[in-house]
Amino acid sequence: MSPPQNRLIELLPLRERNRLLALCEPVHLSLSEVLCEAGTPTQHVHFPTEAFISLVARVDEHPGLEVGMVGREGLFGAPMILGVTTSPLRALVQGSGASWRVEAADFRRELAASPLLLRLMHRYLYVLMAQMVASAGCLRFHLIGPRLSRWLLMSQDRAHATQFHVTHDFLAYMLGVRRVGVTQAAGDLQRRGLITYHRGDLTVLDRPGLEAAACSCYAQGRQVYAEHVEAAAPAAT
Amino acid sequence: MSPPQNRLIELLPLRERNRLLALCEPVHLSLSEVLCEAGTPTQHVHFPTEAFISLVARVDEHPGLEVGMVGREGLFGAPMILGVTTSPLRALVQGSGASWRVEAADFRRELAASPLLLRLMHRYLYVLMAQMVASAGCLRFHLIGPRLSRWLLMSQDRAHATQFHVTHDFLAYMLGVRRVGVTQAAGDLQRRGLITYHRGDLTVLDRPGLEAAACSCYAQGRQVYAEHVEAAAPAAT
DNA sequence: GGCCTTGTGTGGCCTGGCGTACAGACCGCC
DNA sequence: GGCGGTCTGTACGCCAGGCCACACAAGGCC
Repeated sequence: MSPPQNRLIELLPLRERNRLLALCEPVHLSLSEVLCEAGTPTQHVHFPTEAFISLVARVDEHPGLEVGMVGREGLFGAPMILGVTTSPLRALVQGSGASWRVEAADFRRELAASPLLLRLMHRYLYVLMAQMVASAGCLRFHLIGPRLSRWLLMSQDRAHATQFHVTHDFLAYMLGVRRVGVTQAAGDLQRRGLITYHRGDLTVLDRPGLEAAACSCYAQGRQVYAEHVEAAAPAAT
Repeated sequence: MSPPQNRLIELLPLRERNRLLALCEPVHLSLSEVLCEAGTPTQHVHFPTEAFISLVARVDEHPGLEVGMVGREGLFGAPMILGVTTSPLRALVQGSGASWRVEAADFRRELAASPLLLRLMHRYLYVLMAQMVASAGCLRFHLIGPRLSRWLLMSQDRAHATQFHVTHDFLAYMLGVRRVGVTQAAGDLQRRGLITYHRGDLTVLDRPGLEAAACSCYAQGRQVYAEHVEAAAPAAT
């Protein structure tokens, strides 16, 4: 049996996939590792298989604000697709685990050589842009509760587990709100029996319930991915 | 003397530029024209020369929220670069004037044939992504006043005039706030002698003052463009 | 001239979220 | 077993911006 895979890689036809995998190096990403600081160049692209990564924007002196999340459904280092080595975002490992890592130069070469890879990357980039746009709207119009629910669902999708480690403090950082606001919203979700948590260990109890509590952005995000990456993939194996 | 040009086209080397211009058709975009409704396919890419266009996200039942602006420094139809004909955004002509229009199929063909064009488009896409990310943060953390100032500056840059037509209602739509909020913020700017307006005709009186009143996102946006498009251009004529 | 539409200015009330501060609860470690 | 750090709950006042609703002025049109 093969190891857990990255969805984008799986979607490549066998030939391209093997060529790409030949460039990949397996690495382990650990919790809280910073893959990239905003504005500084990155040397690698990552195709997470177990790990997942938060993309965090920094504004003025504010601590942070998550605008995107990358797990085994995507890749980290989207600007590299566009030939840019720096990123305006901070990348923070939010779920530890395995990931494929590719050297920037190798990736760029392969991208130039394989139209199918470029096409897939373009598709994914579109999805990522849509995700960022959605984040902007979500930030502006949605309350903390629904936003928190959405975040938990997105994390759970990428963590492949009903339980993961996050403190209210960390959630506040991700959502760009006060810790107190998170405590209130999370307390509410807990009282409603949707989740339970204890000193940083959070467990999703009722996924459908959480989906109902989340804002529309969650479902929309999934749909965009399904439509533009899964459905439009260049016919996998 | 040549007609007003689009900056991206100008940045192409002569050979590629002429090939692209051969595909272009001059059109006039008029105020309030909707080039693209969110979710519906688009048949054209635009390189505005005088016109400029707002990219507006729609969230649930909320009227709208601008996440990007395209004038002669850019192109409308970014998803097309990624091979996607639909866009999650609504595109609204916010300043009327001339624009080059290219058929989607022609554009895609040219993109495949010209690595330099692709490279430039990639650069611009990066800038657009950065702009959207910045918008998200701006939305979250900045007050109406600075955001309004930023918007006016961005519009002025693209309108190439100190005067343009916008009502408070329209501004409220763009910024995703109430009309009343705009009236207050605009009244404040007027009292400070930075702008003046009357029944939809708004004039910028003191640009440096307005720049000082705007949030950091404005300067940052310009810098990202200069750094990643202007500076990195594949050597123009 | 009088009408109606459109754009601006003001008022009052409400609430979500912010800043801050503090207290309890739990865990690990010495 | 006690101490200190970490995580969570709760409470205070405050304010920007949300919801109205209304008043008024300036044009366009008949």
